[in-house]
Amino acid sequence: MLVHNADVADIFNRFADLLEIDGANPFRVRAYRNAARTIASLGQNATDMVRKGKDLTELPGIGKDLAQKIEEIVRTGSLSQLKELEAHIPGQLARLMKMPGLGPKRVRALHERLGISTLEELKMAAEKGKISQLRGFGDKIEQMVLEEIGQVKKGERIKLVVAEEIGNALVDHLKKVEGVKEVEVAGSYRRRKETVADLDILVTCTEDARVMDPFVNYENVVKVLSQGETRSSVELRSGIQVDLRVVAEESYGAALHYFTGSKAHNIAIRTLGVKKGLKINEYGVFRNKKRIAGTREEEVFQSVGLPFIEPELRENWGEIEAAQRGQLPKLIAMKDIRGDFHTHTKATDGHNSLEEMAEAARALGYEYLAVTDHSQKVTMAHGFDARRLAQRIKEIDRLNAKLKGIILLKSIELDILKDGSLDLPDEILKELDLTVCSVHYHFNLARKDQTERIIRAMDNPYFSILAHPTGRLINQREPYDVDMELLIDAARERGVFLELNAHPDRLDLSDAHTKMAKEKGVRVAISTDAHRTTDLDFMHFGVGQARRGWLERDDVINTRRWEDVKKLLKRK
DNA sequence: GCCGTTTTCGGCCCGACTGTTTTCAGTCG
Repeated sequence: MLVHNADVADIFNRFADLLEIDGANPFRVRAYRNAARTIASLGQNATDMVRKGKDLTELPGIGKDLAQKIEEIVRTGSLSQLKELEAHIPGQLARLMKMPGLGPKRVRALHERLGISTLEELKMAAEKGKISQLRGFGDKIEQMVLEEIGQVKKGERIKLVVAEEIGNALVDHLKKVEGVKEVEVAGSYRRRKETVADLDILVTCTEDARVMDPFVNYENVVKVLSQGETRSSVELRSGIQVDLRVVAEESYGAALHYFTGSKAHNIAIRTLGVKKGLKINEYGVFRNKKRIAGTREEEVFQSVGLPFIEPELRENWGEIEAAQRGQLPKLIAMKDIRGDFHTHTKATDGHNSLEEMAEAARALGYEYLAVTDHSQKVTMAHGFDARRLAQRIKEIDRLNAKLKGIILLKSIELDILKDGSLDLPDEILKELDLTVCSVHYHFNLARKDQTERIIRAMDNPYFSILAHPTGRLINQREPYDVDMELLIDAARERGVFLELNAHPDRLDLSDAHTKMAKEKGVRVAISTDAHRTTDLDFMHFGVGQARRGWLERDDVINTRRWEDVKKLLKRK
């Protein structure tokens, strides 16, 4: 049985929910939630780690007890203690906590005093007006239950590209408000997480500025969830929640740090503060009620003896320890990018010509562009056979003679067939500058077969870059089952590269796998998979993801001049 | 349940807003 990390995390979260309703020590509850987050964002499969005999207690927040529980879940697919707990607390109660306004205490009261354990029973009680009778409840909560019961939020996170569009429009709106100075979207958006749950916007303004009214009256607001002097929350038409915080200018840095998160990072920083006798909150850094810092974000880090930590690193994944050792990575930036290795034209499923793509790349300041139209296996996209590829090579030669300031590279996106062979013969591949190779069919092979298939493809001497290594589409298609650790090892042994696909629907490698590739010494190509000229702008999403994976300029091959990339592409 | 240069017990981040209250608990981020 293969237990996925998401399953382990789910069991821990359910256990934490029920413990909370049971009134357990809140820190114990937190330990389970922390563990769930750690496991969910792990680069490797927990099942594999157990099988390979790795010490799980080395993971942050995992001690002896939780390590044993993970092993039990991996072995049996379930957790006996969860079943025991469910014997006296109905598991369905956890779902009630998804209702706004209902937390563990109120859910417990509903269960103990009205015998409610399901959403259906909750609905019936609300309809009969029983809920508002309970001490600690009232009409508002009963009303909210009736309104929300049909639509318990799915809680789907939105893609970064959508958040960017919504956030930019809202920032423009707020910047027009009189007296407003700084407006910044913080939260997981600023950390460039691949999806975000909500938007956190931070504003500084003059004392007499009225920001909350224009915010809650923004044209796309469908619901005001709360409104106060310094904080308000709204829901937009798109379903996303936006929180606005207004802070004084002197608190801007502390607030920016606080609202950028992650929560785990903030807790770790504040704990460091406590050890130094400091209190850190969104208003500043305090020693004995005296405010000693907080105007700039750097000051927060300084106060606990650390250098500035880039937002993308703030996940408590080791960045604080790295900062303490003076070993923070110098993260790659957009300006380091010199080209794009994965793009398409209208010759297959793209929308622009070769020349238009080249011009667009040059306009971005790139030095080279690899146009990688599909190969014959992908019939849907009119993939190239050897004859058309030979024509394409000549066409590129002609264009390169004409083009100035940009080099078009001869390339193709090859299909990795079920048996691990590539779908065009070596005789034509040897004429190319590089290849990107990808899986488009047979997504549901067994883990071992999928892994071996891809490694076999890497054995081909003309294999250069493994494109979108897991095939996942965010919120749409799960990754195919593959042992990424083995793939990364295989890539290093063969001197090939992994793509970090920058398309915002893919962002494949994940942040954790990107970090793993770096730790194992495998270099990455950040590529957009552009199907039209404007898609070349996706590069910044890829760079964001690369930064989350701790990549520096030298870890990324398309930060190099083409002459230097060529040397790297030579197989060992 | 985790964790450790105030260590193996006793801590564990911090504040805003809401609803239900007469001073605060619960929820949320």
